[in-house]
Amino acid sequence: MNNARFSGVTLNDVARLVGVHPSTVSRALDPARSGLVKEETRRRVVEAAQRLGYRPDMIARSLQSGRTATVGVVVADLGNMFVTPIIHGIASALEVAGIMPVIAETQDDHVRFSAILDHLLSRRVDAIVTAAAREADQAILESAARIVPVVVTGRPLPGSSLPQVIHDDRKGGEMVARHFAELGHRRVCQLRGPLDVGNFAQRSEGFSRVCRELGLEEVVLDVTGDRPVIEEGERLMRALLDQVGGPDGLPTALFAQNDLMAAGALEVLNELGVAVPEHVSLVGYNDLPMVDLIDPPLTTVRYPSLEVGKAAGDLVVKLLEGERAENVCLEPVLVSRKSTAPPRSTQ
Amino acid sequence: MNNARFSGVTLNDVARLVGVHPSTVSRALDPARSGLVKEETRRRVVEAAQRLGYRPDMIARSLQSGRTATVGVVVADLGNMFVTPIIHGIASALEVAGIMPVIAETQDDHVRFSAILDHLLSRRVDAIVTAAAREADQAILESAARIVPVVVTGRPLPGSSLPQVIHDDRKGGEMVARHFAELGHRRVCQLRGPLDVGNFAQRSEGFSRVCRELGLEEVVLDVTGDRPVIEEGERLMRALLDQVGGPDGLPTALFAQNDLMAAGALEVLNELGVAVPEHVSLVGYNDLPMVDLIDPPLTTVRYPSLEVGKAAGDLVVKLLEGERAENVCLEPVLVSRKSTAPPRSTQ
DNA sequence: CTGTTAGCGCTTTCAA
DNA sequence: TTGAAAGCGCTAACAG
Repeated sequence: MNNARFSGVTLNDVARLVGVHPSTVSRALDPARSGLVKEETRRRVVEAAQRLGYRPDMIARSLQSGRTATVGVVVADLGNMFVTPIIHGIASALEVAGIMPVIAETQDDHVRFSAILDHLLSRRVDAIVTAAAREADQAILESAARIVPVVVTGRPLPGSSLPQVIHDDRKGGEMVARHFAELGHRRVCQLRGPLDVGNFAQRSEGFSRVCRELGLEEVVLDVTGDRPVIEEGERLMRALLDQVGGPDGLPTALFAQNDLMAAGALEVLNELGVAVPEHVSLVGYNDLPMVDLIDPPLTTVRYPSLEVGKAAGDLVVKLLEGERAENVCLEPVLVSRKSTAPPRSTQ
Repeated sequence: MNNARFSGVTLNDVARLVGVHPSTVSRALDPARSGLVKEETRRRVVEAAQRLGYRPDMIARSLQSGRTATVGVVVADLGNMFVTPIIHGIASALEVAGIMPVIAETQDDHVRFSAILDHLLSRRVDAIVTAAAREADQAILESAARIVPVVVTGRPLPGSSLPQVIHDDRKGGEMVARHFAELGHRRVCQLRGPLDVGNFAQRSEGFSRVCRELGLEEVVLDVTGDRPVIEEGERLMRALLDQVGGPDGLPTALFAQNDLMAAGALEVLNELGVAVPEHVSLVGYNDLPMVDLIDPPLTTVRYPSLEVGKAAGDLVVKLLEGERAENVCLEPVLVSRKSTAPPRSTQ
């Protein structure tokens, strides 16, 4: 009477047609239990179901079983090309288990994040994967984790004991600093992303540590990017130029903490006619598609997003099957292209 | 006894604590019906709910109401940078209505597509948005549409009467041909994507029609791309070089039907030392982020994916609210950059 | 091998 | 203003 269930064929309808009890139909149609049913009945049931166009109602099944075969996937910003492959990886790992991702976007807002977690739990997702965690979100994530498994991926959450599938950002930062040192650079600088996002904090740390170790002078730009996007790269680049008094005061090598910010920085440099890599070397992070085609082809650190996503998805599936969680940390790879070269003084 | 409902606070628990009947709690907590409840009871209920950490079970609610507040979003390939903004747009439009997208990937496989539709209907999504439609999928989509609203977006489905939110690919193709003609090109060629995907078929049509109209010679490459990706662009470019007997036989202008294929073509051309745009002009389609940074900055047609997605999401919401569907068709814009120039003969 | 019964958590009549 | 009862579609436990 209330809602119009359009395709409204239920177990009862099938049962009536075949002349058996609904639970017999339920058994006959469930591969795991169809053995309990006489072969002939099973056949008749299957046939009737087919004929009526019966489609199981997973909502009803979920209510009964407590499982929805859905996993909440929380990302900060779907527009960020870095998260797409993560989602892709998660989705493909979930798919083999018959699980579908339900997606939500925090927009990097803590309050929204909290509302999203609540909403997802309300929907009774079987687990949550988040690639949106910032430092401040740790508590709400851990509290959600008391209800369903929560897997942290993409952005590390250093202090937390939640299962994590990430990438060694610290080592990535170190590699960049070493790369600069090997090319002969002595005065370098980072264009940093928001430091309450684990990736950027760790890249910073790794980079700075190696600078100290190898005696490189790190010019510290006191502003950091609010969001890891092209525009922020431009803004930081301009800020740096201000701080050092123009192109000639620039360090000889710049580490933009992601490719988008590197692209922004590059635009500003192009605009001012500052040659890359002749005047300054520039390195990005992530190895987004097509950064090998920009001019100059960007030296960057490859972030294996797809693999990270897949591993996160696999981990969730395991967790749901009751197996133990084992954190995963994938290795960065420095991809050396044409945007880095020896410093201008030695040329 | 069966499943462990971890956060297991139900309406009953709240009711018991307050000392009222569950249906009273239900009413008190539903803003739409809380007027039916004495203010004081309402307050006590809300307080108790809060204290117990009550969270409504949307699954149970869905079973009862027939609505899940989810929409199935079907895409061909999450790895394709072109679909991401569409999903983004859809998600943000759905969000204001409290609806969450459930995502599935066809991998451009008709059988998978069919299985996905079935699965989504099983989950009782309130509607389906597809950005994955190929010609062959029309029938199954229309049959799904007899059960829930189905909106076609991203990839047009020309023959269908389903509501569509798309972009004028035909006009986009025409614009490219005109652009070539205006620059003085007389001999041109398309690197085409799969023609059973509406976008590519229509771009082809538009382009060829204008060529005929303006008397341009269109070299027809008989192979088309299987998928709109970089590698296929490379393959088609090589095939074309074969067909015309090397770089010197090349038309003076090439229309790769998307940016990724353009990037692939460009790689082959670079490899052979064929200068763009001096020897051949090259145009892509979509205006992906960063194509303005490649060398040379790519002339392309802007596809407003985000807006398309948003419009599709808005349309779904309207449909679910019982309003009428109005198709949407957004306009292409030619973005002229450095990869196109007058033909080599006239320089 | 199959039917019966109960119930997942909620909303929705209908009464009181 | 609140309570009682029924039921959304399915599965699980227990009989038979």
